[in-house]
Amino acid sequence: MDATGAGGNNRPGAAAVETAILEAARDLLAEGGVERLSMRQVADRVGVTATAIYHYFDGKQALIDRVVFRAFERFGSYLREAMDAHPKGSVERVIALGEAYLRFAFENQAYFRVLFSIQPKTRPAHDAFPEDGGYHLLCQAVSEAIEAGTISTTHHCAASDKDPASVRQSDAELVSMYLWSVVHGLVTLTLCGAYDSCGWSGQPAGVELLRAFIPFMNDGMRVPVADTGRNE
Amino acid sequence: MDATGAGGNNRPGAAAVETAILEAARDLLAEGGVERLSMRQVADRVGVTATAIYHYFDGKQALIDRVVFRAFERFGSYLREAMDAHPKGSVERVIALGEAYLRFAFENQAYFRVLFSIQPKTRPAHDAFPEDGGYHLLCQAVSEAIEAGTISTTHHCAASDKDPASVRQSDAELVSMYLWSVVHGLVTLTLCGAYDSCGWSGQPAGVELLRAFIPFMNDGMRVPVADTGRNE
DNA sequence: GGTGTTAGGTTAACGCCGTTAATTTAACGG
DNA sequence: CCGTTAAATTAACGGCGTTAACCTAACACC
Repeated sequence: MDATGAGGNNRPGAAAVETAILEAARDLLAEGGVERLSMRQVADRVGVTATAIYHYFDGKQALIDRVVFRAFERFGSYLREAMDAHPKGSVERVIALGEAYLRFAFENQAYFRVLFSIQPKTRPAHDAFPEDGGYHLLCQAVSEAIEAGTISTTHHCAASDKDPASVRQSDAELVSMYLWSVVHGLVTLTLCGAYDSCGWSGQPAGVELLRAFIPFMNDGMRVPVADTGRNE
Repeated sequence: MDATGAGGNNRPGAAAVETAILEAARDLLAEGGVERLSMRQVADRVGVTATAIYHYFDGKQALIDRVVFRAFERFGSYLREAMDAHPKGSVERVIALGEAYLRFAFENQAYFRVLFSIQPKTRPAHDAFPEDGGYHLLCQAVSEAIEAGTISTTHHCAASDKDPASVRQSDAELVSMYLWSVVHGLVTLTLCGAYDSCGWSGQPAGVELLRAFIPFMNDGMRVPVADTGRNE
C-alpha cells in the first residue's frame, strides 16, 4: 500500500513533488501575497501541470492551509528561540516575545498577512493556530513572570475565590490577550499603512515604537491619586 | 459641458448609476468580502453590463477604493457620534471611542476587513485614511484628557525640553497609537479567530474583553515598589 | 509472464474573472 | 441636419480554479 513511505523503492519523486509544491507555494506567497499564488504558477515552478497539484491537495485553499500551518510552525520556533534567550520568570522574556513577534511580522510581511487573514467563513481555524503557537508561549512566559513576581496583576481580575493557581492562570490568560492585542495591533496597523497618515511619519516605528509603549504597560495612565480630581 | 451636474435636464440616470454601482459594490462587499465583489456581479445588481462600470471607474481597484473611502467616512461619523456623547476631557470620551471602534468592526466585519487590509503595494494609502478619521478623533480626545488631567503621562515620554503644548501633543500621539493598537489588535485577533483557540472560549469577548483590559491600561503591570497596591 | 490495480500526470474543457476594443444608441449644440 | 459626445452594448482575450477523461508506468499477485 504505502510503499512510498519508508522504503523509497517506489517512484522516488513521489513525496518530493509534494514538498516542492509546498515550497513553490510558500515562495509565491512571500513574493506577492495571496493574489500572486495561483495553481498554474505553482505548477509551473514545480514543472508539472496545474491539475497535478490536485493529486496532493484538495484544492487551492487546502494548499494554502498547509503552507499557513507550516508558517505557523516556523513562527512558533522563531518566538520560542527569542524567548529562551532570557531567564524564566523575567519580564525580559515577555518583552523578547513581543519584539520577536514584531520582527517576524515585518520580515515576513506577505506570510504574516496570510497567517492572520483567515476568514472564519472559509476556515474552521481549529488547526490553523497550532497548540504550541505564539499565544501558548506568551501565556506560559506571563504565567511564570506572575509567579516570579516580576509582573503584577494585583489590581485586577476580580479575584474569583478559587485556588491561587487557578487565579494566576486566569490572570495570565487575560494579560496574554492584552499583550498580544497591543503587539498585534501595532503590527497590523503598521503593515496596512495606518500609521503613515498620522503626522507621525518620521517618528519611531517597529520595535522602537513597541519599546515606547512599554512605559504605558508598566505604569498605566491613571492620574496619581494624591493630586487632581479623579475620574468617574 | 457638465450638463449632468445641477440642471438635470440631461440624461437623468447619469450620476444615479454611479451611486447605484457604489451601493451595489458596498452591499456585495458587506455580504461576502472582497472575493464576492466582481464587476459582473455589481453590474448585474445595477442592471447594466460589466463594461459599463468602466465609464465611471478606472477598474475594480478604483471602485473598491471609492467604496472604502465612503466606509471610512461612515466609520468616522460613527466614532464621532459615540465620542460626542461624553464631555470633553473625560476618560469616558476616550473609552467610548474604543468601544465604538470595536462595535463598528464587529457589526461591519466584511467592511472592516477591507478597510484595514489595504496592501501598501497596491495603494499609496494617502487618501485611504482620511484626515478626520479615527486616529485624528482619538488623538484629539486624548489630548483633551491629558490637558484636563484625567489621563497621566508623567511617567513617560522622555520630556523633550520643548514647550509644554508641544510635549502634550507628542504625548497624545504616542498614547493614541498605543490605545489604537490595543483596540485594533483586539478586534483583528477576534475577527480572524485567533482567540478561539485559547482555551478561553466561554470567556468574555468583544466589548467585555476590552473592558477587562482597562485596568491594565489604568495601572499597568509593574510590581509595586514597596507596599502600594490599592485604588480599584 | 500476464494481469489487474493504482498512484502520478496529462490534455481538454467549463464557467467565471478583469479588462480592452469596436460598435451602437441617444441626446445634445450648432 | 450634422457632428460630437456620453452611455452602454457585444465580442473577445488571457488567466483563473476546478472537473472529467484519459494515459502511463510501477507495483502486487497468481
